[in-house]
Formats: sequence, C-alpha cells, structure tokens
Amino acid sequence: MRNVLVRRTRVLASTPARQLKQTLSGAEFTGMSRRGKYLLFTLRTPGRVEPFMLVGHLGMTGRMYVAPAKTPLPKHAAVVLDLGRENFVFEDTRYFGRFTLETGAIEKLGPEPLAQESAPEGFQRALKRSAQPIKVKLLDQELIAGVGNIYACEALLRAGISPKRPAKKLTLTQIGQLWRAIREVLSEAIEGGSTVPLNYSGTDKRDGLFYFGRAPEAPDFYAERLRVYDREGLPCGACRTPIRRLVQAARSTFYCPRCQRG
DNA sequence: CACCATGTTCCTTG
DNA sequence: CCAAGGAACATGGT
Repeated sequence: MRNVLVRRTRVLASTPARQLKQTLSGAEFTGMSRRGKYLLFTLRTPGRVEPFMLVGHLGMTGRMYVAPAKTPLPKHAAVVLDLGRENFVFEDTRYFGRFTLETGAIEKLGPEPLAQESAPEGFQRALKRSAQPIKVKLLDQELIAGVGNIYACEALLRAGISPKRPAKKLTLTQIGQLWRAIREVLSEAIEGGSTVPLNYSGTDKRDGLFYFGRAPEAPDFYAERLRVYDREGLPCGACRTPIRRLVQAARSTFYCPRCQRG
C-alpha cells in the first residue's frame, strides 16, 4: 500500500503510528483469518522474506471494508490504507476496536468452539473450578474464544441452562450440551451473516451479523435469529413465558425462566 | 437530561 | 498469586 492515514492512535494499542506506517508502506495483503473475535491479516513486503501480521478487532461498532478511493471517509474513520484506486477503511464510532501490530492478545485466547467437536478438558475443568455464574464465564475469552454477550444468552437458552447457575454446578452432560449449543449458535450466525454482500460498507441498519433495531423493508429478516437477546417481556418462542432481563458483570442477560431452570 | 449499548482492560478488594 | 466486581473507554440512539 502507498500510504497509511491514522486518525485515531487509540486503535493502534501500543503500536506507534510511525511504526505502523513504516511497516505497512509497500506491503501487500496475502491472507486473512480469524481467531476468536480478532481478525488476522497476513502481509508481505516484496523483497523482504518475513511476512507479518496485522491484528484487527471490531469492538462493538467497528467496520472494516474496501471502498473506491473517491468515496468520502466516514466521520469516525480511525485508520485508512491507501491501496491506490481503493481505500481499506477501518471505521469505528466508539473507537473500542483495534488495528495493531501487537499480537499479544490472541495468544491468551481459549479454544475455538468451531474447531472442537466437544468441550475441551480445559474448558470443563475451568468451569468446575469457578463459582461465578455460567453466563459470566462464557464471556471470558481465555476460557472460550469468540462468544460475546448476545451469543452467550442464545447458547444458554438452547442448552436449557440458567445464566445464573454457578459454573461448578453444571454437570459434564450440561457442559457438553452447552458446548454444542455454542457451536450451533455461532454456525448459524455465520451462515446468516453470509447473506450480507461482501462489499457491504455498513451504512444501513442491518449492519452485518445481527439485527439491531427494525429493518422496515424486511422486518423478519433477522427476527428469528435471536430467541432471547433484547426480547425482555416478549413471549418465549417455545413456552410463551415472558423473557426476563437481569444484569450480570455489568452486562444485560436475557433468558427464559421456564426453559432455563437450575 | 438519563439511561442504555455487540467488548476489553485496568484497578481495587478480598 | 488468584478470583471477582466495577469503572473506564467514546459516541450515539431512545
């Protein structure tokens, strides 16, 4: 790439803006993968032997996309890579996201639910050790990678487990069911997200992987994807009991008191 | 104005 | 040292 514009150094974490510019100048993207909620970009600089990695995280409101160079930059563009005819844009309203050369965060991540058929021993043992509510444990990225607040709620519903249940009180059978539920929920979310056009720049309300707010032209587009999240007071799809909301570790939890006992 | 929000990290307390 | 809880981060929507 030709040039790197850093408008918010915060998203670079500990990588100095100068270093990012220097490292990226002349480099090319060669690949991309994912680990937990982190995006891993592989790059190479022609003439140099060592490829290197760029680590991205979308936080709560981040987006990364490629757009024609003439497209006006969004208000909260944090980093823009000049690719010539196009720009790579990392835009993040809240600047909670990351775009950095620092790789430390990914090394601490727990197992990938989609890479393991059944619950790994380490996951089981960690749960058996903790008195914290299971919902809180699911958000711990060192225990299991990639589960956030929404899908933690959804997975617990499908596994029929109360979010309040102390982790150590789950049976091995329940842990197995929970692991499977997490895999299902994430697979379906990825499948649903795949219906979003690849060049989608995230400027309308259906901003990617989950529904947030109303899409007037297709009210049901995402409606059946989330069965409890943000549905306080609405009837559970399985038993019609009103969905409840509670706060755990300063986050909202939604659950069905009838389908999720214990 | 008050309160809420998809995530992570840091600080304090026990 | 570890577990647990809460605040902070920054901005926008309701």
